[in-house]
Amino acid sequence: MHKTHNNSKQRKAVLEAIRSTDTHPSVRWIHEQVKTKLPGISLGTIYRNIKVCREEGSVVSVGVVNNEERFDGIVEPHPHAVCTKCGRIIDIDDLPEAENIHLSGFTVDKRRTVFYGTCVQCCRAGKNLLAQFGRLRKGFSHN
Amino acid sequence: MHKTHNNSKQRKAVLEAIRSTDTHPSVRWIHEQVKTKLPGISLGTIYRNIKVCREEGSVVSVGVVNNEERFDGIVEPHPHAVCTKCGRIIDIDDLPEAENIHLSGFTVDKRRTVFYGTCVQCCRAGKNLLAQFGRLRKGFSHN
DNA sequence: GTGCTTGCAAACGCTTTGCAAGAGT
DNA sequence: ACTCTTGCAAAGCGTTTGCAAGCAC
Repeated sequence: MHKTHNNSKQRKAVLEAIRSTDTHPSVRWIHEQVKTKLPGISLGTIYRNIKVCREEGSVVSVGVVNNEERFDGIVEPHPHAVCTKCGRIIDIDDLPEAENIHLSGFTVDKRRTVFYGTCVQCCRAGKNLLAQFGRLRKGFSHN
Repeated sequence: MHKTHNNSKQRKAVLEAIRSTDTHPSVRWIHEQVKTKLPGISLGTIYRNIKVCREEGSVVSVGVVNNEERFDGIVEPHPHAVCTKCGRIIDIDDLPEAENIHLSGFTVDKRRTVFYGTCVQCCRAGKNLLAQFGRLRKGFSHN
């Protein structure tokens, strides 16, 4: 049931790289970073290890910016600020209340709140059954 | 300066399709929907018209769910709920305060707030100059 | 005619995956 | 041995784009 993991040096390096920064890095950044320590590491290995880390809960995705998924080693949910010019993602730990904050110089254009969870239809349906089905690439049809 | 738009029937149909639903449709959905009225319309045209509509401000993106960008004809920012099982995106107009809401049956797992705007570095830099540069696909490097 | 728009198909870019070889226990 | 993991390369898939033809004014 519980998969035993080898905890290869590659996996450790990936997790370490993600935890070493607060820039919410992309796969490309992580790859470049890890390559300085393990020059031979391949992109596929980065992807696969990020996936494992996410399943383990040691890494979360903070969304897609400019076509690249961005990751965080701080897994506790917290607000972020995304610069629409350069793509920087900044942690916002002490959530300000006004719309027009200027947190450390960050000027807010718009604010988006997203709740993640389970909708009525999926709540009703058998959990495991629909869960698997719904996660299939082409399976779902958001109607 | 101000581009004159033809407002082709294709463009109208795309905008109409997006406005016809509250499901925050994907390109695929929009294409299928518009094809029932304009069977010959191509995917590229859907993409190009969505782009124009976004630049005009008549359509906004509400994010990427399961690899597909999702759009909204209601351009005023408002919170959304994303079902992690089936990918549904639901409008939340009356924002509840607690974490454990059960709005119309939607059970919240986690909540994410994202601010979009301009970071210090980009604020300092000349607006137009860096703005263009920063938006380039490969140009930026979120450090 | 001029400039915006379209359909088509090819290209792009990020991500995933099949496979045979390698590592860890 | 057995299982997990890796590097490589190819494939997948959503999205973008070059181009010649079409449309609207």
